[in-house]
Amino acid sequence: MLEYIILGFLYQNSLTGYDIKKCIDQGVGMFYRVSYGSLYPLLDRLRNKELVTCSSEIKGKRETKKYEITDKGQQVFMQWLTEEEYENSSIEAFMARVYFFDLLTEATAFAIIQRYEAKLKVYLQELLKKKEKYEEAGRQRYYYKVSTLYFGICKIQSILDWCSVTKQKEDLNTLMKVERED
Amino acid sequence: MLEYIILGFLYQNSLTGYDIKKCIDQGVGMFYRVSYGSLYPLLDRLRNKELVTCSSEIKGKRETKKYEITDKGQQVFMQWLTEEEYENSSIEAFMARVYFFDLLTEATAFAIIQRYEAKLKVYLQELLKKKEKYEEAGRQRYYYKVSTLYFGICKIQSILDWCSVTKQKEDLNTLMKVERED
DNA sequence: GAGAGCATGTAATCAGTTACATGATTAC
DNA sequence: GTAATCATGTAACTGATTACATGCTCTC
Repeated sequence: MLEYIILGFLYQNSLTGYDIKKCIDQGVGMFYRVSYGSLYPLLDRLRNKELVTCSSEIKGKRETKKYEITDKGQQVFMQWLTEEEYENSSIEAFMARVYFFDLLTEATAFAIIQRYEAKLKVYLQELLKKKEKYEEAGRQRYYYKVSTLYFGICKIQSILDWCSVTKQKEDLNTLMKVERED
Repeated sequence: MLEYIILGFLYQNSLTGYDIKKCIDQGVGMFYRVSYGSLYPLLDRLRNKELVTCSSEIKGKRETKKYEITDKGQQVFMQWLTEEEYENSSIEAFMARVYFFDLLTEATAFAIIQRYEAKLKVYLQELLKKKEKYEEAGRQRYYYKVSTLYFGICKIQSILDWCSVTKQKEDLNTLMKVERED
């Protein structure tokens, strides 16, 4: 996962390890975190797989390493970005992919979001069924247990809203709730 | 994390490892998953720490092991459940805790949710600032990058809605969007 | 000259998965 | 009799964190 995100940031610019961490923190930090302890070994692995190259630059007394994506790396990244059977797709993993969708054609991005939306709708139905079961049983004693279920349902619904707006490249502000008092 | 969740399910009933997995899958499966490969070693560890005891029962030819929480285990669980400085609190971790809030007094549950809400509001303000920056820059080229930011904001807003409803033990159905056509 | 930020890395550890391995019991 | 489910576990591996270790460069 992180390997692909690194490739994604290298897709547009050559960066140092340090830069990459900053990009990840600021760009997809909501969905993924990295520590240097995992980043640098990962960069070595990417180099061994020939998905990136590395060139040392000496600025004054300090050596910095700039990483550049290779053609093979670009292919691997694009493959991941458009993969139909992207299985371990938690919403976080999905959003980390969407972050790079500006690199795709509109049609491709649309299709991927649509596929994800379809899967979510199935899942939402399951949750709604589960919720009904709980309500039948009329379990007032389990208020918080039920509330976590409601949370799950709301979450899916809000992702679905996001999908429908983003898919059409509508004005994202329609997602915001205006009537918010705090 | 999983250790506490296991203790939570044992808090009310003695269970086998197999049962615990079912409870986790069905109860907090939205937030956490377990495999047997992590569950059984974890149960051993809990036993070493004397947070659970284990008794073998022989049903016919099959040996089953029932796990029971100890007093110490109950204390450790309750400590976790009410901990003020619960740092690694992703929303998933938080919700996994809320799942067990029926074990708390209303006042305690209220206070914990309120604290979480306060933190989220600060975070939301940060995200809104970041969003404004993007808009100032008027980056139409980065539609999807911005859309993931909107997603983050919507997510936080929907958690805040959940907090305000749940905190007051209001009817959870008010969280549902009625005007939903699909 | 001090502190923030730039820059790279290792070692120990932790938390978890996947695949393997086995076999009993129940419901149809 | 067979398939689903009950039931427990190990071994190899993966992916990541935390703490440690070092030292330069820029800005005030």
